[in-house]
Amino acid sequence: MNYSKQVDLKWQKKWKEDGLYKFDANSKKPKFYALEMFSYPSGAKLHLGHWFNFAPADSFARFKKMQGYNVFHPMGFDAFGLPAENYAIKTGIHPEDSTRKNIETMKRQLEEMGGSYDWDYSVETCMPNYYKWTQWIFTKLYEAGLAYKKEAPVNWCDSCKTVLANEQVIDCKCERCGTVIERRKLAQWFFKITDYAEELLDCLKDLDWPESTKKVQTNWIGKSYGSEAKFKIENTDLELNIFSTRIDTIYGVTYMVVAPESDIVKKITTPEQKEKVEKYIQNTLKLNEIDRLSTEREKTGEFTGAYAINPLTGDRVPIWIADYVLEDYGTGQIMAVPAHDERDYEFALKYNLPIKQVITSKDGKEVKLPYTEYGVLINSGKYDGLTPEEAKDKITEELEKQNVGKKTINYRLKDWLISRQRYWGAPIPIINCEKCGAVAVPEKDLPVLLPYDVEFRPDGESPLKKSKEFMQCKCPKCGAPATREADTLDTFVCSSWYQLRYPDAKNDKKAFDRDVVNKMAPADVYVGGKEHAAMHLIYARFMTKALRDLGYLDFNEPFKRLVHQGMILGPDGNKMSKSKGNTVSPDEYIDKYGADIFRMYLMFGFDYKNGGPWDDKGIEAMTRYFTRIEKLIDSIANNEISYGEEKEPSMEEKELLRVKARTIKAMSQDIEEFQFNTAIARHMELLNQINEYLRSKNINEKIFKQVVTEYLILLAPLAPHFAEELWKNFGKETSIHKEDWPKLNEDELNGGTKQVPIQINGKLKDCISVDAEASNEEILELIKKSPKIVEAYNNFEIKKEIYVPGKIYNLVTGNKK
RNA sequence: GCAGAUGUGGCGGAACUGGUAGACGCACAGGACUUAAAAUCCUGCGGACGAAUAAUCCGUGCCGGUUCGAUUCCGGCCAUCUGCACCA
Repeated sequence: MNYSKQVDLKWQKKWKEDGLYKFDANSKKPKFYALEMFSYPSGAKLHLGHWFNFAPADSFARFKKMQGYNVFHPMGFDAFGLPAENYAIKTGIHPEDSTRKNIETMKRQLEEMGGSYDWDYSVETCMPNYYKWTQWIFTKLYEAGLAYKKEAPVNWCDSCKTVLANEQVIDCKCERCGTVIERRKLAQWFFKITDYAEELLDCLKDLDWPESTKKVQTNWIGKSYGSEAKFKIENTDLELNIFSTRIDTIYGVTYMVVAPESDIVKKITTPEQKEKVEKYIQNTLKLNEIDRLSTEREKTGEFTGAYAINPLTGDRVPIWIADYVLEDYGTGQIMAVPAHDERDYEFALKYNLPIKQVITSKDGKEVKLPYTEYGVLINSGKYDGLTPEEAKDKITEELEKQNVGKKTINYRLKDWLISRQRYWGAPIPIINCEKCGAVAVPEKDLPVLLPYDVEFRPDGESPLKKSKEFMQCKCPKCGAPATREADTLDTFVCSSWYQLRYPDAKNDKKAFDRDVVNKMAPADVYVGGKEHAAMHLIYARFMTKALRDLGYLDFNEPFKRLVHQGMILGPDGNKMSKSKGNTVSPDEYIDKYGADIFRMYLMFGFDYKNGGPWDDKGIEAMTRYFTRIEKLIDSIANNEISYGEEKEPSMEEKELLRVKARTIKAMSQDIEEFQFNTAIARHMELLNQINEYLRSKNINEKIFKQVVTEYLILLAPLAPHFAEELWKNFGKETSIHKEDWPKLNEDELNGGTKQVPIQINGKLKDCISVDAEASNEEILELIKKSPKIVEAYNNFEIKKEIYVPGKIYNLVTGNKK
């Protein structure tokens, strides 16, 4: 075989010289923005997962280009983040140095893959020319009230004296030293994503995204309808404001629960209970994470000594604190109805609290408590006999009338915590002034550069705090000495807007030009792993909407269509990981076989959307396929085929053209759907048909060469270097990648022969081959002549006859005659 | 616990809105070429009973239903994987 990595290199060089993949922003063709989730340069090299994501997606982009679109296909690097910092702590190599180096390597590898990227439109999020604009976006959100600061718990490892990211906490323990982590409260920055909860939910229905991913986002946002109700606290002018989705059970309230962290606890606790309550709160804060993670754990709580008054019944019920009530969901306060809630029931049993049933089954039968179904109300005064659905409305109306409650909607979605007590990230562009408070760094002073020379090893403080030079500054408002914010931004902030930067990646005056981004974005297709279903994809959607509302964009969603590739597992069926020792490196395969055989094998051997365990047996098969193609082209180039005289297309030619047309149709559909395995299968079938045709006596040169031409073009997006090489050998002088995708000829599709299956009682009995142009009547006539059918007609009563014209025939027989 | 996904030959995997189950390929077996091997080409290849390239039956995780016809639709299970996990 002649194809090898050398062929790849030759064409990569030529394409670069010719600027084949330069994007023409002024093209008149319709735009197509093909985007892949950019990679994180943590490891030194592209791994198999990158290849599986990028190579087929690149083939898709090439396919779109051949279909006549002006394809915009950029690539960049999500370069800030924890792994580089951890690597630095371990090895002493500065994150900036290792990241730079990794990016260079990965860029080279992406070129070796044959990626059709235009590197003039690349972004690297750790570069000042990028993070300047990440910071600028932060300041805009801050000015608009969408960024704010509040106290929030962080994961604290008391042994390492450092704050840990969630990824560094494994089983509630520090990843490095195994110490059980604690929760500590720090003032931290948030984005007000909850303002967009409703829109984020509502727009999902219009997106061409996998339903499962939409579902993940729907659950993540977690909208629920319910009511709030105020319970006065006895002997004070305070009240509890509870949220419930089952306000219909308000007559069954026997106690109240408040989240232990709530501020109100201190105000209501009676002196006799104070000691116990405080101890409980201490314990909660300490063991919070481990204990709360487990739903199995027995519920605990403590009585505050205070009582609340049920606004409808006037009942006096005790107020407890318990960690099964979460501070940040709903109002952090609940009315407990043990008869109709499993958690309340368990708690009531443990602490001997009364249980009052207010719902029973519709058929009046006794029910087992806790009864959480929708039956009918009892023991509820004038609401007895109503269904919970009716009672919810009526009771909420009553609460509203008395001004002690209302209908509300609650979301599980929490505001996005963006502060990180880390070095390797974009500094939060805030200056803290004693007089003016938190002041955003003005645009003219951006970027706030991340200092290179900083001690980033963990010792309990944000690394930037240790740089006096960095910290000391003047307040932009009043000029007084002030200090900088020492935290950096969550890397998800950097990756929430990169797709907007690509089209205008070199702009040093703005994050992006409004007209340019409105023309190019949103991305028409976005390809990446489904592990980003909740976080990244929701953050990017939020950012698009926020920037739209600030007047910088005219569209609502960043990614029109979303495709998730599957995951390639280790040969043992487990997720690849260095610790398991089951990783597979693509490099040796590329060196041995060349990029195209590897690309084609990845696409052919796995279902793109599912992935599967790695197995390289099929690579040899792909090599065989390449050899067969080369042989065909060589035999033409060497004039080894003797052609017959020109005449009307024979049956063989019609059949060849039909298979070719079917291949065009199927491959177009399959690549559009990212079903590369079947697209390649169809391509192989066409070669089988071409070889079959070559065995016939009279080869029609014109038809044959036309079919081979189209056959090669169909290969071009899938195996770009190989197809280019064959194209040259086939005698063509311009690049195959400038060719148009073959057009489907319906007449050809309907030529040749087709099979019509014949069934009796739904079971296949015969199959006849008919001229594809035959009329339905003619086909039916042929069917009726089939021996099986004749036999059935002679021997059985005929109950029914089903004929789907040109597709299938089914005869339903009755008794024997 | 809740939600979602998946389950088809020895293997990877096909099958459009219900219409020839197993495309394409791997592995395997037989044959051709060769002194021989490799490579290549041809043929076969779900299972059962057959000498059979005859006929029949069974077969898409399991049980049942709808239909002339079900991998596909419906109901109920089982298994595996992935999210979320006390969300009031």
